[in-house]
Amino acid sequence: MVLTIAQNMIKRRNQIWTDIDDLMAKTRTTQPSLSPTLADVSKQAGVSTATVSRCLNSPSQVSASTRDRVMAAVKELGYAPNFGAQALAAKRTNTFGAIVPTMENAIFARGLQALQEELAQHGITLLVASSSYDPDVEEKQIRNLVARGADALFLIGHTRTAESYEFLEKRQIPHVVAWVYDEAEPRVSVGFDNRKAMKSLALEVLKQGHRKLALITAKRDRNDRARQRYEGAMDAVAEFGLNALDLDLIETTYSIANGGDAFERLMRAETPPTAVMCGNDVLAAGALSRAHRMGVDVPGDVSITGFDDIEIAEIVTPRLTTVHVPHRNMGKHAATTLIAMRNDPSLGESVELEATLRLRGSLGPAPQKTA
Amino acid sequence: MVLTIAQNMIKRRNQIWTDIDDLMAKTRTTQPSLSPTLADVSKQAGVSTATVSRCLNSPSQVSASTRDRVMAAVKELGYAPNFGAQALAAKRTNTFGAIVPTMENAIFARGLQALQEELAQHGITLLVASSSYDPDVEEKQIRNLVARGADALFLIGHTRTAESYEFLEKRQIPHVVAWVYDEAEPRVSVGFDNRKAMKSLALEVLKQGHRKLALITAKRDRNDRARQRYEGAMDAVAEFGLNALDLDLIETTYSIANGGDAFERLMRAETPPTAVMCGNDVLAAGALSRAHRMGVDVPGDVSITGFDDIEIAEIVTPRLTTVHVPHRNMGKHAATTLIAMRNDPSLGESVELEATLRLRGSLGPAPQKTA
DNA sequence: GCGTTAAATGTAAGCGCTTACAATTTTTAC
DNA sequence: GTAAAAATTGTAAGCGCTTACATTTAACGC
Repeated sequence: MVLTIAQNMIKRRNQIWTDIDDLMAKTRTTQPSLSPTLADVSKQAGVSTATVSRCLNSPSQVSASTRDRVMAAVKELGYAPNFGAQALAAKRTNTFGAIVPTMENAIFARGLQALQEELAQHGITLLVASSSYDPDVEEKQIRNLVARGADALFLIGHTRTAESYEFLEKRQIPHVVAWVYDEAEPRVSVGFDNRKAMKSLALEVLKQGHRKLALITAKRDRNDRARQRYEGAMDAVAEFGLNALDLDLIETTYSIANGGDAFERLMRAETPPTAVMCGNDVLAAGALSRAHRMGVDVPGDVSITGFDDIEIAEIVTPRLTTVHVPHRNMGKHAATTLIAMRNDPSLGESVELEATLRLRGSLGPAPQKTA
Repeated sequence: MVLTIAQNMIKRRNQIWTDIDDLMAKTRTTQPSLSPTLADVSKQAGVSTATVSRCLNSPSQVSASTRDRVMAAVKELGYAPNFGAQALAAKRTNTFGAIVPTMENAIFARGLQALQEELAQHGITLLVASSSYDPDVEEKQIRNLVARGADALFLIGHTRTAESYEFLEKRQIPHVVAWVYDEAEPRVSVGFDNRKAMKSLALEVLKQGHRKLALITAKRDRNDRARQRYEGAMDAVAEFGLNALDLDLIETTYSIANGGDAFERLMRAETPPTAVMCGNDVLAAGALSRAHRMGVDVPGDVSITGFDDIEIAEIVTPRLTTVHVPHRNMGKHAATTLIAMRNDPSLGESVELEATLRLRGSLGPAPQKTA
């Protein structure tokens, strides 16, 4: 009995509040609210907030007449749902995240583009962040994207902090690792065999008669692609019966200028290499441009190779011999894999794609010894 | 009297719920929650959620001892605040948004980088989206970023849909427009005078004796930078007493390939130009590379100029004569302006920065007529 | 007409956080 | 010692949305 009274009181209390709300709403109506909410729309359309929500998310559940009324109100008020509130209430965001080492050059641009296009087809928004090749920054970005509601993540390479992996595990965030494929790694990846690709490129160089090689690579400790590419080059060198001493090595950060500097250092050595292989096209473009400035002929005096086959490779002179990596394919496969994993985490499966050689003008036969 | 009973009932009801919550919490504790919440942390540390929140947001208000306890709990549970909830409750996000026409090439990369670095100094995160040079896409992206809580926006150029502007106005979103500066426009902008810059470049070309010019430009209807650059070229042409017929015009989309195609078309004409000016460096790089492939000498047979001075301009052969735009400066100024505007919308003020000529190898004297 | 089922709508709890306000504890001044 | 002021904590009301559940309305079969 008392309970009933109490319940009535609760109802009454709500009633009072509603009245006050109405009053305030009327006051407010004079100047429409800056960010209209569902409640504003529902008032305008004369329905409940639930109906408005349904109109927007599953229109089929709403009768045509009310739907029209609601949509009109939405348009008139310029309503746009608040993403945070939506995520909070629905516990899903239809947002994936991607973290790439850099956005300053085009290395990952095409892959991201393809990823994004594919996700967009499924109504998923992609949030992109960059780590500057720094695992600690990447860890922060991972947390950031997850806090922002990323349902799944697209990452580059296997090398990251233990904390990053712990976090992903703990939160059970579906993720794929792209740009690498390594059977030994249990993690789901969509990529290619960097080692194998670099090996076949190096073999090609060796076949041209080069015996004194150099490799300009990125810092290998934080970058497994660079590591694997280095190993691939070593594999080829070994296969030709040469040893590590026949391969000069410079570690630097990816950039045009650094590629140029490293190249110049190599060429000023006592016995300069006849072929300079670069860890990616950006370094190679830098090397090539420096060669011009130094008056060194490519490929007459020295051959230069790159890796990635980004646009730049085709516009430099001579065009760059490089390894074409399946940018768009990786993005696309990653998208489908991530979508599958979001729906059922066990569905993730690694795919190996092919990287193929692109033999172009920057690689030529080794010059005759004229010592 | 009844009121009192009712109130008691309400209290009691809440009490019961709390008990149930406790029970469930205890059950849950066996396997730590996937995404720990403030409540989890507060339980662990034996304080209220308010205290935890204060620990994280204004540590000075909390005694050192409890702070340590709370921080320990945070670490142990791997707590990370839910961004959406935070934004919802605090009504601010410390997030700005940027929408650029493209991320496929480096045109906006350095500007964004500078913007981001500057914002980071102030604890602000930057969300970046791209519009593919499509105003409708841009409008969607604007709404999207605002829904995600962007407190302020960084945009490129003045040309966008009326709806976009209405939306920005209605929501009173602070925003700056970069890459352009035009006194006539009331909107806050941080950029340079595209028209003036292109005019001075064109004058330089004309001074070299070129009288038959061509311009490869982006679609001008949706791109005010392209429009202004075109007008700048026309200004110069007029100043030399020439007319529009002396300036071949091709409109295309920014890309290496398109630049090449347009160039080829121009050169195959009956009276090909002796200088091809390009709306940006990407088009110019494409033109240059196509020139090589066609066996056309640059600058012997034809001069080529670009605009933007992105990295690519320095590594092609010959190096590209172009207009250096103040990428990093625009990003930096935009950041400070946006921050100021967030705090007080009236504080926004346009700044004009200088774009400067970079005369390099791709521009040479007009070839002697040998007709 | 009526009971039954299906379709449409409303009610209200709760997502994870911040913050005004209230309550408590500690410090300070005398 | 005590009262007053200051520092520290707790309480609880929302922020704008979704959705289970309850309620109302429409459609159907006979």
